[in-house]
Amino acid sequence: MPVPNSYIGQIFSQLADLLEIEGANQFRVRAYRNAAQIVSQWPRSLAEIIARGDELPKIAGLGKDLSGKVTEIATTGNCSLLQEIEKRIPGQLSTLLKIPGLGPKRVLLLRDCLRIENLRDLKRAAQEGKIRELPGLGPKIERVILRELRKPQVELPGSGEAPEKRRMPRQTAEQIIHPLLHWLENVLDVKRLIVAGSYRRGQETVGDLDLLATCDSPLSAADSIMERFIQYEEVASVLARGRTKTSVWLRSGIQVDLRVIPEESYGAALHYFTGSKSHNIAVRALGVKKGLKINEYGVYRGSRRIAGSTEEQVYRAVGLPYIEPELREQKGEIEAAFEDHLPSLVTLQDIRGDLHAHTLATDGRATIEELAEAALRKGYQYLSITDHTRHLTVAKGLDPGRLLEQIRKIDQINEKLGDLRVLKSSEVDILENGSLDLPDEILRELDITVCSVHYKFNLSREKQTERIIRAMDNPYFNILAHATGRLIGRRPPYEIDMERLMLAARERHCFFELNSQPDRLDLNEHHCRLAKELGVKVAISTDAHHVSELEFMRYGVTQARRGWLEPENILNTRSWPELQRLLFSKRSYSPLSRDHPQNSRDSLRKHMQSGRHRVPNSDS
DNA sequence: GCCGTTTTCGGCCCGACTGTTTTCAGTCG
Repeated sequence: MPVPNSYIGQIFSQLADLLEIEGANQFRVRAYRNAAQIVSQWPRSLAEIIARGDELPKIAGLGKDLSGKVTEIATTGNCSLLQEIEKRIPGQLSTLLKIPGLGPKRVLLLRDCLRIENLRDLKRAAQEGKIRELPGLGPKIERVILRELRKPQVELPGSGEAPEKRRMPRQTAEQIIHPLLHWLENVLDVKRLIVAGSYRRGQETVGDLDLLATCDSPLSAADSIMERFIQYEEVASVLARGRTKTSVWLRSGIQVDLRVIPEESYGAALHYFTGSKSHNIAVRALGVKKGLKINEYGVYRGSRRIAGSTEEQVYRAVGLPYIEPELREQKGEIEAAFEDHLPSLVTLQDIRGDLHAHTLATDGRATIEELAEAALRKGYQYLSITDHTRHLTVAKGLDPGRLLEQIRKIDQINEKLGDLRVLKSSEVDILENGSLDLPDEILRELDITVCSVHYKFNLSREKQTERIIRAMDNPYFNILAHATGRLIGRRPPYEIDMERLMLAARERHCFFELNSQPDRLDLNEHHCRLAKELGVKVAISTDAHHVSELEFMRYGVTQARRGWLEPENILNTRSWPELQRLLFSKRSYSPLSRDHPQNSRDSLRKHMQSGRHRVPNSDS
């Protein structure tokens, strides 16, 4: 089993922490931290590439030395540099960095003066009042340490593991942010109020919220908005209170930072507080090369401010076109901007229909008509009704007979609807042996199929991948739904070889779904980029179980944008005739298809007449 | 340790806030 990229990333992150504590060159530390992020998020398994004997791809940020360490970790599971450093300082020292207020200097001080090597030692020293006696530290930091160590996620047995910072789905964050924005609106002299940070970049989960307010210079409204902010009833504690920046902790467990900036600095501030940090560093470095200084107040040549009221101005100052927030992760967007190869990202307006929705017939809470009317109101051209199949008994999955009834009903609805076409479809279970949960005779009656894994998540990577590829061999398999099965924060993805699956899908004219449910967002952004690179088209679908969930499309579109996807890469940006042509390429590809002359069109009738199902009234 | 729109060495983003100080180091984003 090759080591996952995340494991290599963790070692780099650990190296960065320990080197920083040792007082190593800060740029060397940054290189390791940067590499940790790059490697963890790299869409393909680096260990597999090495195991195959292939060359590692050229990755910006991984030079000769770090590439060598990737190879070492991938082949041996260990890193000699880490072992060497751990002879000098204990590895667990890095866990102390997770305590707010403790950075490398103080951690080293704690070790040198009090022999503190882990969280347990730290707790004992704090309880005995020894921390406050150290130079530069005092009773306040001691209280913070004890408070943090009382939190269950920090106090870990053996104190060896880093605590996970809590992150929430965007939908949850929206429920927190909207009332807060409402509370802050209408403060006199506040011109604009906007959520920046990772939320604006469209990250799938939100760890903290960055609010930006502008007012006329010189910060006429700063005091009143800060005061209003800390009076918000959901504020549990005020972490920092300054003239231009205030941070609070909300009862919901999320940190919110509010920055107040002069209106003229809006663009520079929005750019700065949108991040990401590494993107900002790269943009500022470009500025430095041009003799410019870029901060949240503007772009400066010497002491003269030359730009900053819009983000476009900031980018123009360093010779770049505007870069969309979702791309600002320092993952090639600046290089693409230089080469004029930035993607024209898909937007909500590009979407022509939804290809995954459930009704009352199974586990949905809406009728076909209700969903269809809502889709029509959204201006869609088509909507797929994709109820579950019989294997998913907990969702009252449809057997062939009930599905045929639904097909007839959809035909009747389509006669009445006019501009919207309801597609006859199904979310077909992929069984353990890779077969589909409906006979081909039924599947061929559908306009489109969405196929998914709902059980046996714990198969080996090899078996799970084989299972899905076998399913794709079926001539009626169109879209692989929620490919990894993850539920954000609740269930990890099951093991699959995503690249192999995508290559198999391409060969078989199949597609991948980007499921827009806010706790799924499955594919993730890296999978989206991989799909684009491999030429596999993606359907952005809501998997709606209620009319209101058709609105989840926006989460899917945001995720797709983070994955650099353009309208061309998306299945449901196409009109129904265009989509039909793409689907037809699958059936005409397959030797088992009814569209091949040797396959009789009336085999459905034969199947139904075998006695297991009622025969439909007519060929639908 | 990385990298080249000053290219193989020399530079690498920038400011706010806190706590412990009495002018600033450390931390954070």
